[in-house]
Amino acid sequence: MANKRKYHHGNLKQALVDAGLEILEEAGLAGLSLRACAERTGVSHTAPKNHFGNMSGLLTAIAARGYQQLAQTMQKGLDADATRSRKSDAALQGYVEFAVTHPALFELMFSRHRTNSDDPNLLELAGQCFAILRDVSEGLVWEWSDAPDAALRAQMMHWSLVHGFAQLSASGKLNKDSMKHLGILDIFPQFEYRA
Amino acid sequence: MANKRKYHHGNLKQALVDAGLEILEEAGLAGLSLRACAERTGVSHTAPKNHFGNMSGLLTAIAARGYQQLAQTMQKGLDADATRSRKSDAALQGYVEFAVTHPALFELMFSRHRTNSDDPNLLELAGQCFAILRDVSEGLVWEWSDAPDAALRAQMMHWSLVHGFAQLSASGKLNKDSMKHLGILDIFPQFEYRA
DNA sequence: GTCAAAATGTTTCCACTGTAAACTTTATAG
DNA sequence: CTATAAAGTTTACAGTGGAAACATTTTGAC
Repeated sequence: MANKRKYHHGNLKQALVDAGLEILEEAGLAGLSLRACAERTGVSHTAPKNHFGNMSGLLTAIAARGYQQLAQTMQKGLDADATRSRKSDAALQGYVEFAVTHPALFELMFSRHRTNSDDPNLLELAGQCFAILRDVSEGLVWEWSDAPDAALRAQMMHWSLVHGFAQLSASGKLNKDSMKHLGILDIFPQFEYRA
Repeated sequence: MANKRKYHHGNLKQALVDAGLEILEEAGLAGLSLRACAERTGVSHTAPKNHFGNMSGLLTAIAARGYQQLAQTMQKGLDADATRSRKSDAALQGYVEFAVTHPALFELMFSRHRTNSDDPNLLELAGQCFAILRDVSEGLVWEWSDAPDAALRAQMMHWSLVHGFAQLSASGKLNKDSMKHLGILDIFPQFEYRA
């Protein structure tokens, strides 16, 4: 029902997102254009409008797939090393690894003006990523263990630290020599866990 | 020597950067174009080429001015509250405040592909910002006080945490309810200081 | 089955963008 | 005073996203 190859593509929507992800890897954000996605899919440059409305819609769908992949990267690490003493380590490493491996996609995902940042699907998938980080930081305490919102504070610190390290790494702002032997796990604070 | 207003502008280079900063505040990164900067400055759209070469050159100059302003914001807080017990607090607040107040400029500053990220002037001014963060974190210790690179680890954590919080705040990813009553100082870890 | 209607793609056109080339005007150095 | 460099303009061009009118296919109601 999908491979007639005549007039209708079959599942153009998914194919366009795939093309966008490929272009992002090959040419970065600068090379990602609506027309390039359409051409790579073998379709006219106005065809995407039927599925995504406009460029922002397409970029939003690409970013959403990015969050999907980010969640998978983190989850895969968690599954592969479920007995790790600090559960968060696998998720942290996955987060940073994703940012460094796919810098253009990572930038798009956290770019406010390019995407429809209130898109329900985007919010849902992004929420799943942050839920993973929230889960692995559950039970994390800090010196404000008895302060109100202690858990929320720990989660925000958790996320801010890993996201900052990931973005600085991906944008090349961190000293190369430092990067060589210091990773996120080397600077991540030794939280205490509740029993 | 600058206000003849005939053929030569006088100091077009600075005026174009000023225009770019204004557009960034009013219309965001999407509205920032070479032609818009030129028009606002009252000059033909190819005039910038003489001073910046191409679009990347102009964006690089704008980003550089952004780092200048970021350093000023942090330094101003430090000067205004020199007796603060934790020197770093003023710098941290300045960093986050800058990101939230100028989200478009902040995104441009940390965007790798838009600017000439190896421009000497850009590197110099960016370095001054990170030097401020490095200075206020001097003497910061952590539980790996006796580990090698202890100071470097503390600095990287310091910077990653504040940058992550700033970027997540600016890109609207942090829960609005959380933002209402929790700021960077609420989640910033209580480092110990050496005597 | 038939056929109107909706979905999906195409063609054509337009305004806008950055860049290059040739040209004009002003400032400056010798 | 004048050759030359610096600073701006005009013109042209390829690429971008979007709108409108059109063509083709699928689907749903009868």
